[in-house]
Amino acid sequence: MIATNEALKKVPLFSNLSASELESLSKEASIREYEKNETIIHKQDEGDSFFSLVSGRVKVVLTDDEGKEFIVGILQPLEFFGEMALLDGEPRSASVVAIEKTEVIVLKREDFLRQFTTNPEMAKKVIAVLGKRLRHANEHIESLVFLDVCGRLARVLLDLAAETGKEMDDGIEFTVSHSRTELANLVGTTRETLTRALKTLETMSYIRIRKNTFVITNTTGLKNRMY
Amino acid sequence: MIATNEALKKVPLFSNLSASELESLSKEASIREYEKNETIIHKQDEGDSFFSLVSGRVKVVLTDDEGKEFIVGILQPLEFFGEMALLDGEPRSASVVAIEKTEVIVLKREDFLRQFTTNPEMAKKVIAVLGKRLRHANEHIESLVFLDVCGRLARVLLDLAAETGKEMDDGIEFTVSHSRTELANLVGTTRETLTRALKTLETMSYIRIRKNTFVITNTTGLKNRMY
DNA sequence: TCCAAAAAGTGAGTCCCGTCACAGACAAAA
DNA sequence: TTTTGTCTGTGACGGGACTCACTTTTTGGA
Repeated sequence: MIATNEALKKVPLFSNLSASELESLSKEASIREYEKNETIIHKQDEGDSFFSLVSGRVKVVLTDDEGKEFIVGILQPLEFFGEMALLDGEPRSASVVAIEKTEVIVLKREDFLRQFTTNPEMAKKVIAVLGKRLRHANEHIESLVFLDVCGRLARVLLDLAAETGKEMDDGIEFTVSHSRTELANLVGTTRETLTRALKTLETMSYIRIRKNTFVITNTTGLKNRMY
Repeated sequence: MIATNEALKKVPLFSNLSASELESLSKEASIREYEKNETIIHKQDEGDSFFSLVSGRVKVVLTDDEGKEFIVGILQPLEFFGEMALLDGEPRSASVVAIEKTEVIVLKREDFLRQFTTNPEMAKKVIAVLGKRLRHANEHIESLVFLDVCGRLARVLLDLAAETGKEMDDGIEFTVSHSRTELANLVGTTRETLTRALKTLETMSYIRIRKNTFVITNTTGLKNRMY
């Protein structure tokens, strides 16, 4: 486990803070660890904490009362979450769950908001991130309203490829670090239907699959499948 | 058509600006009028303007290439839009269309951003609004993933009732100022399916409909229909 | 008041996809 | 190796909702 001030220093959101501000902030901050599948934020919780991801990965999920889930985002180290409920006082609108062993810095509501008022630059960064998430949410809505499962899957695969894919001689190759069930939750369908959609895309020679290694062999084909 | 400075003065977003700031801002601002069904912002436009609604109403819509549309929000006077593309430089992620004769104040990118940097309070307000919209977007995603048409319709009706409904002796009464097609676009379905869903809810005695006057006679029933 | 055009309701047919049930495949533990 | 449990693939089935075609109602202009 690393020191809070070391961890805070690396977070882009806080890069405009002075050394002394960082120092005082780190005194209030604590670091928590979560195991894989442990829930960090429950939907409906009162929001009194701000989180910044140090190591590991988390998923932001919407769930219904029968345990079905939809993954709206996956966050990497240095990204933050939990800010929304702090800013408007409403209860959490989504849950956050660790998808691997994860360390987070936790700030109390007041400590976070204090920095926030004295640092206009920080406000701008928060706005930029919220804007990006809102855009992303709109894309999700678009997918769900206008596309069938294959189309949504195509979009998810292209996203994954854009993030971690490597250009090979026969296409863009990337490794999917999700189970099929999780991939289904990312697309917004069931595991069974996802399996079939993958096969459909493979039959059409848009992608090639071996275990968790995917190759997009026909990018334009996949993109057209989105509309 | 009213004067820009008068119009600006009323906008909550700008209430922290000094008189002189408002004055200089109003010199750069202009007022535009749009007829019903006129498009104010096209998705994919480059964003170089900020809009504040003076009179009328607009809808924020996602559209596919065949003209199908989904309404993600309806804005009233004093609310603003067009800020996202200004803040992160990405193209517009949704279109905005007047649903009645509408007047808007238009600010140029730089004029808006300038106020923005000198007024930390304004940043906070923008963040609050973005947060609210993100919450709303998450609720939309939830609806689309977990609910059937009747459930989504129930949610939309409850929202409309909460906004404009009046308590009557036999339930909450409200007037729907949308065509059935628009209501369908609000729910995320087709006009035909919407008709049937309305009839279903009416048969179950959750609502009563006469033309565009709806009465929710069984609120808890409707709410349960959402899950 | 009448008529044309738009909006709304209805019926039939189709298909996507969710559900259920089960069979392999794979990994970790005994 | 065997065992056990989890993950994944496959088949069959049913239902919700979209599409298309048509009728009925409403609207608003002449």
